[in-house]
Amino acid sequence: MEAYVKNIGGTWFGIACEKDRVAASTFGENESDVLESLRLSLKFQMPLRVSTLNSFSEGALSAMKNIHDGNGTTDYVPLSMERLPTYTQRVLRTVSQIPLGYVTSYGGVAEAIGGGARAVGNAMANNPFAPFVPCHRVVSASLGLGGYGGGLRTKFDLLRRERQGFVDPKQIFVENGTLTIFPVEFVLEHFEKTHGQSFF
DNA sequence: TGCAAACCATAAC
DNA sequence: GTTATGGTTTGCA
Repeated sequence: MEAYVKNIGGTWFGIACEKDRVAASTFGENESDVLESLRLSLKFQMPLRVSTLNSFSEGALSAMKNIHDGNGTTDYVPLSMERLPTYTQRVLRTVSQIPLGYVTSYGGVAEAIGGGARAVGNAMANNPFAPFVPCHRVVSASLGLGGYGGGLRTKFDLLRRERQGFVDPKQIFVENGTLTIFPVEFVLEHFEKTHGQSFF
């Protein structure tokens, strides 16, 4: 398994690949944290060797940077999820359909595809594909932030950059069900109302 | 393997 | 604060 890492604009981005498919992705403040996180996602099942960038990895890392900056991406980056448990795959596919500028809740995902809110939280915690699978767009039903592997500050900053000025909730269709999504502004406003500037 | 218990990025009361 | 909850992981034989 090959690893590719790059610092873009002060943030380190990293992916683990098997041929031209991404098996894990992450980003963070420094290179060693990113590599460690990739190894953890892969559960050490195979050795990871850091390789020099090629055109596939350059493209994928650049797409990550765009998502990170709140611009989303129109690039299709192939993810290899087949080793993950079935339910986890379903959750990740569903979360992938939440558009830029919207969020949903753990329970909302559960209602749409079956299972429980907590099980959805489990799947999020094991998401190896941040930020391609935008688990930062899943928050608690009370509009609190919920959790985030990279830290709540990181989740909050991602959401803040994704503001689009949407005002109404809406529904999207996923698998067999319907998923209710809310403008990200709902979360940001709730955060300000309950915590102000002094949370972090 | 197989099973039970523990573990949570929850939600509803 | 308490309780119900469900997929995954872990431990142990």
